[in-house]
Amino acid sequence: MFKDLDPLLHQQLRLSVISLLVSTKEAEFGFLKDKTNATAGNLSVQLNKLADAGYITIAKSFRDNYPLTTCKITPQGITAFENYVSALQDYLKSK
Amino acid sequence: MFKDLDPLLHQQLRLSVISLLVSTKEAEFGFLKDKTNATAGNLSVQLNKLADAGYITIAKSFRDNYPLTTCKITPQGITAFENYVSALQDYLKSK
DNA sequence: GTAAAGTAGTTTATATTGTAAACTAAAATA
DNA sequence: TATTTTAGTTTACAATATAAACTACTTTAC
Repeated sequence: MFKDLDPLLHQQLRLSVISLLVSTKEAEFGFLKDKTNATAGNLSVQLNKLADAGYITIAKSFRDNYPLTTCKITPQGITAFENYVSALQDYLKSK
Repeated sequence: MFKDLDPLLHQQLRLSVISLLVSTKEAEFGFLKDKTNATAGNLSVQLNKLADAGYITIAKSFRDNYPLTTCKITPQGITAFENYVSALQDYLKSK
């Protein structure tokens, strides 16, 4: 009846991030922070969880002397998102 | 961009319960336990949270000498579910 | 040149939440 | 009358989430 929901994606901030990355493919820390209204600390933690799971990669560089963190979704991340969305459908139908 | 998701509904077991109750209107503890594969303890806790929030009512009676717990969704519960589903759409579109 | 303010994050301490295990209480069964 | 079963509830611990504090460096202003 109800399939288990991937606990990594069943969280508001991480789901927002993945949702954004699915369409943009790549995004900077500041962009994700703005779009999600997350605090930097929370975003940092959740990005690392997504990276640990292999759903995104995190690249660190510098731009104009400042550190720059760039995130990219992986094929596993895309698949996980698709599976999550599909599993969720059953919960939302209410039939 | 991303609306906040009702934290009471953004949890697998509670969402399953509400999803079931939206269509059945009324359901017994045992029925919910079977359909959701939850442990009795977990279900008991989560039902009480939904009741505290006014999303369901819990009626206690007896059937064949055994205690019987029956749950029913409230108008607030239905509204909350509808709002949750609508808010979630933005996360799932990935566009 | 150095003090203060700003950028871009990370770490950590605490609060919140989730859940399995232990428990209650009564009924059925052997 | 002891044991098992039904139908849950309570509680203690584990996992999760997040705000606040911190790191490390840069820019700006005096």
